[in-house]
Amino acid sequence: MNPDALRGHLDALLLSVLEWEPLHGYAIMEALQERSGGALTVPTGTVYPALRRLERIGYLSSEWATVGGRKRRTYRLTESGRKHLQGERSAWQEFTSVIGGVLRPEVRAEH
Amino acid sequence: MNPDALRGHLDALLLSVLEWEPLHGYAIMEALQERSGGALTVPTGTVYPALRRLERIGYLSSEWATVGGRKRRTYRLTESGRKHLQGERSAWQEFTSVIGGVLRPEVRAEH
DNA sequence: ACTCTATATGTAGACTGGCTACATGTGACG
DNA sequence: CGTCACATGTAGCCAGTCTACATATAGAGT
Repeated sequence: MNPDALRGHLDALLLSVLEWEPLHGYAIMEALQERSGGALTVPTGTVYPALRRLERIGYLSSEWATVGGRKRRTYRLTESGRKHLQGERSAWQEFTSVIGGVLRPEVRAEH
Repeated sequence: MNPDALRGHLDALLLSVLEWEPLHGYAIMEALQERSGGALTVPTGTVYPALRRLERIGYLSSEWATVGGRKRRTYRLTESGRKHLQGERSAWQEFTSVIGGVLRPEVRAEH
């Protein structure tokens, strides 16, 4: 998929993946891959900075854990993030409806 | 609407508006505004460079006309552009299906 | 006359967010 | 030992959109 198209929708994807369970960065990348049926491969250089940004804003909180000798930073959705996810979802609805409406091949009415 | 979200979809919008009739830049802006129900206000600094880019690629061709003392550069879809529009349309379908699939609030199965 | 609005096209430069490429380290398996 | 999967992170690039500006005509209103 055209990587450009992701612009402005990545935050929503990340928050959405974290809606039901806290996950660490690597697991988030896997979850995106899996939940998109393999269509979405978001590189580390995209995910990690984005997670930090979302934490800075206050939509996520994180804590370190060590599992099997490996360090993980696990992110969880804050209340503020949960609210924002709702907003992102309705923004997505509006976005697809607007663009889709313009894009839809219109059958010209006879006149 | 978040202007960032337009990224990577503007070409499709422009080609789509030109599908059935050639239009000049200003009319294209109006058409986008109207066909989106007022949600889309694409500024001149976005539209004009984009049209030139699409012409350079070969998806559009243009010619000058003078109507009522005003000069217009009218753009029309080329065959190549028409084909590309098909591709953009299916790309849009896939895009919305992939992102929408990840974004959709999933009701967790009991287990 | 003058002003304002709509019509019409265009460019320079800033901004920004996702991507490429790289750096670093552990554990497991052969 | 080498290689792969796991795991996190940053510097700098890049392309496309936006802001702000420049220019010009026509028509309506005062």
